[in-house]
Amino acid sequence: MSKPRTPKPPAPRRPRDEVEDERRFLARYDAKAFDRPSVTVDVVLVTVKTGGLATLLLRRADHPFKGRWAVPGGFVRMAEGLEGAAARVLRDKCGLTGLWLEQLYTFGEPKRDPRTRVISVAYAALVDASRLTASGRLDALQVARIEVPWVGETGGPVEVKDENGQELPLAFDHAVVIGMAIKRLRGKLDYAPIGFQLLTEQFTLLELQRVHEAVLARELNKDSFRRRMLASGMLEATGEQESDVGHRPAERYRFRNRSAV
Amino acid sequence: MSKPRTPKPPAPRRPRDEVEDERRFLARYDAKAFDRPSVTVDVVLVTVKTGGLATLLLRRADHPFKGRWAVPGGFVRMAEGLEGAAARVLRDKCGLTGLWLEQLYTFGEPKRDPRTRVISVAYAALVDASRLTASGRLDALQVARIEVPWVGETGGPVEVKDENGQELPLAFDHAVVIGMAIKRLRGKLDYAPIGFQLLTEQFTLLELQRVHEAVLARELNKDSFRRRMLASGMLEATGEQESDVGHRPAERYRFRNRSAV
DNA sequence: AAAATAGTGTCTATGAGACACTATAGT
DNA sequence: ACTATAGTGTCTCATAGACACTATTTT
Repeated sequence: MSKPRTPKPPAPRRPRDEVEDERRFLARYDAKAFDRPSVTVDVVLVTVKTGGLATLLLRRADHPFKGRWAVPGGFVRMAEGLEGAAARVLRDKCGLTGLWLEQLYTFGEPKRDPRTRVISVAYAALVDASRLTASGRLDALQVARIEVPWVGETGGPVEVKDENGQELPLAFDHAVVIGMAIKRLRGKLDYAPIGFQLLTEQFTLLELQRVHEAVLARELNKDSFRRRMLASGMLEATGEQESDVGHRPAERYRFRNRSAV
Repeated sequence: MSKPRTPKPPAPRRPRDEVEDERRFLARYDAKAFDRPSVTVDVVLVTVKTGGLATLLLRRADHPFKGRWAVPGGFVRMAEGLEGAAARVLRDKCGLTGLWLEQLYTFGEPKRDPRTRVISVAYAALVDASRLTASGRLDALQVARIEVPWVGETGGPVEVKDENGQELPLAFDHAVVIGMAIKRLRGKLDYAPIGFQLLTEQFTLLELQRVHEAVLARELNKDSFRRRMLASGMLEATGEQESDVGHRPAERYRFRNRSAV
């Protein structure tokens, strides 16, 4: 998907003088001739925390929006791809690698950044909560609870709150960016194997259901969820069971085909 | 969706000296300090032509990819939004206004344009064939038939052919860009009212079905399609009928709520 | 009358939700 | 024994596809 395949032109369509002509053109091309916007990537890192959705925020140390909270992001370097830039941001700012990344949307209103024209390509990433709580620098990092004021896939800005229920002021248009991540997540959940990204390798069906419920913000039918998941063929029983649970232990499952994501 | 709403910070969070501090910072900010990529918009204009999908292409008059076919596009200007840039491209290069536009995906591989780093935000637009055939400059414009070598929503590059079945060589990664448009179109067709965009204001149910079949590249069940469309509440009977059709004339319908798109 | 599509009614297969029931751990 | 959840079986309801049939226009 992120590897554009430009088909080689058939030989009669690209005679040698045409290629040479293009080479000369490119040698004269002045890349600085026009004003151009800055391009950033922003990564909405979503996790499930105490039954609800949460996202990783950084407190901005610098202007603009100094002191407000922002999704991790950074400028796209000239030699890296967009998804590569998103992966770098995730690695450098959050210490996370190997996460599933999906491009969400590109935000480019002229005034969304007061410095200059900034166009931001937003990505969503999913991670299970256990990998997230381990990271340090907790003063400037915050795993904030997401409150979604709309139902289904309506879309729109969301609010984020800290563990005390205090609303965190967001920088830029990040309330909309995070909202877009939620909308897309809800839309893909039914037909794409993404719930697993929010859990550790092994999980019970009820844990998976709770994750789906957290994403969709509504209760699901147990029987139907069970049947759908097992019938999908994406799950594989491990033979292991829960223990110390105070009731009949559930079997643990794993996702059959992580490569097919 | 394209209007990021940055919530106003509560008063105690933005004291006057902080605002003043930020003002001074912005005054010193040098927007030229870093190398930055160029940003373009590309618009995949899709229509239905003789039972299949087609898209508007321009023959490139200049390098790079001189002589090859490209989707209409252009550089994003500093003061315009992304969707605004796409609408401008559509107006200036194709003479079309008021079309439904949806952001598709942003392509940003470092080498996709040989001139310099170009990041391209791709949009899809839909138009009924009657509005498209009217435009002039037919030597450099081509409404090319799209051939989709994959089924369903697999995704991937497509091929485009002229009316003689001759393959048209595409510039840049536009085979992938057009493929992305088809994939999204197929995905949205079931639950979004987009089939109407490809038809004139009034249409029969069979015409609408043929459009859906062209997009999905598979036959649909007549009875089921009828029921679904009428039950959706999106259609409104006009009371008018076809004429000169050699069989029982069908009632014409119109889309009830164009504003809700 | 023939041809061709419009439009309606009904049967069936499928999948989700609802519900009842049994199973099995910890306390 | 009690509690809580795991897991199974069955019924119902909604929807899509299949099919049969009638309706209405032009040729």
